Amino acid sequence: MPRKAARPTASKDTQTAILDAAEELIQTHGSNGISYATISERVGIRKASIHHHFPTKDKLVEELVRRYARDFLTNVDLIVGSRRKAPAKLRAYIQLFESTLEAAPGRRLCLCGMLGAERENLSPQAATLLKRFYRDNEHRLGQILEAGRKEGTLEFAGDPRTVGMSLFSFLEGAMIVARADRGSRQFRQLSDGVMGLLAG
Amino acid sequence: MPRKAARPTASKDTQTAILDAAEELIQTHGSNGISYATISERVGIRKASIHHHFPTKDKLVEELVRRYARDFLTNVDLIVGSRRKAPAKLRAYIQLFESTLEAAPGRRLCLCGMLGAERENLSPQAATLLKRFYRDNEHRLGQILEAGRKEGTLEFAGDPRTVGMSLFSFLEGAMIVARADRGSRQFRQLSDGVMGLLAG
DNA sequence: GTCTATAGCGCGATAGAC
DNA sequence: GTCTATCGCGCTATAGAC
Repeated sequence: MPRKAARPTASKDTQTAILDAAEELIQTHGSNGISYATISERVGIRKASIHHHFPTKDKLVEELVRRYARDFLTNVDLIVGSRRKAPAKLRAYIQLFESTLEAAPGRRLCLCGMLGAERENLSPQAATLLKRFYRDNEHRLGQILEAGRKEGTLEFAGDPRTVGMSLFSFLEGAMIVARADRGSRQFRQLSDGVMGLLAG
Repeated sequence: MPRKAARPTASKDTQTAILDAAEELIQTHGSNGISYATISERVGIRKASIHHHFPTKDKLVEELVRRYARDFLTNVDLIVGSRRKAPAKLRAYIQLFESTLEAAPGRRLCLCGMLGAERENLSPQAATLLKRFYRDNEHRLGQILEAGRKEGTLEFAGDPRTVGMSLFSFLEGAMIVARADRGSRQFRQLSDGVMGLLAG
């Protein structure tokens, strides 16, 4: 029985370190704003070693979106499945974005908001994953909104799914606009106001 | 009296052609997604000729933001100063964004929404111009919203300027999200819904 | 699995002829 | 004002030693 782990496990940490560094760098500078050199400096390995784990930049970005979407939606599902009322769920959901903007170092955007701006330069696979992330979020927001209106804690006109799509678009846009000015303070001010519009 | 124009006038058209091409390319691919070579192909001149008009890429981007902000805000001021009621003004304002998304070729983002995502790679001057564009738009939206509430055609809770900032953020975000999916149709669906939330 | 070294190309920018 | 030519550098990606 091997003491720790024998074969393919040692690389797992390096892969994760590469993804972590790439994620933060792309959330800040965009995928067109960084290079293998940028990542390698951050991780402390050579460019060629990154190619060993992720043969092309496109594959790296695709894996990044997959991981980000999986982790993010896991958190969203925890919120959706919790026993709180709709307004509290909405606030918790919005907090996911706010904490991203506050994450050190600097002001990070949602990975998929950033990549949405760069969409025309992405691989077709990455573009598909991106669209799926948007739809998954819009769907879950629609669920929260619909339940809130039914239980009487939220008040708004129109289709919940459409309002959910609008709320999601607002959050992605607010991260970009707030980063250029007063940061997470501005983001919180705006999202509190929007919560007010939906709660009546 | 010279028949047409003697000295510094012939270049004006080339400068404009460069700015036009750069604008469309950056709205689509981002400033990190294009190069002097990309622009030169589109305009039909050589890279070196672009450097004659805009010595560095930073200066080109700065001039682009200046021109875009000037033209866009001129259109906004025409809307603000018109005799229509607030809901019609709001619709006209939103139409400015929708027509950008519809502009051929392809789906263009707001230049300043795109550059907002790339903000951390911009020159300090460009970043300042960007922030000013955001604030100018938010200010004018606040005016429209406040007037609408006073005249009784709009109904919403909270500070009009804050709601204006939120609406602006929504529009920037909706362009990005809609481009990844159903385009201007989706954008119109969402913005119509938001208009409904503000009109009661 | 990580390294050095390098291929092959595109980048922003400049020099200098016309 | 536009061109050709080129510099110096950074990029993605690969080959091959260890």
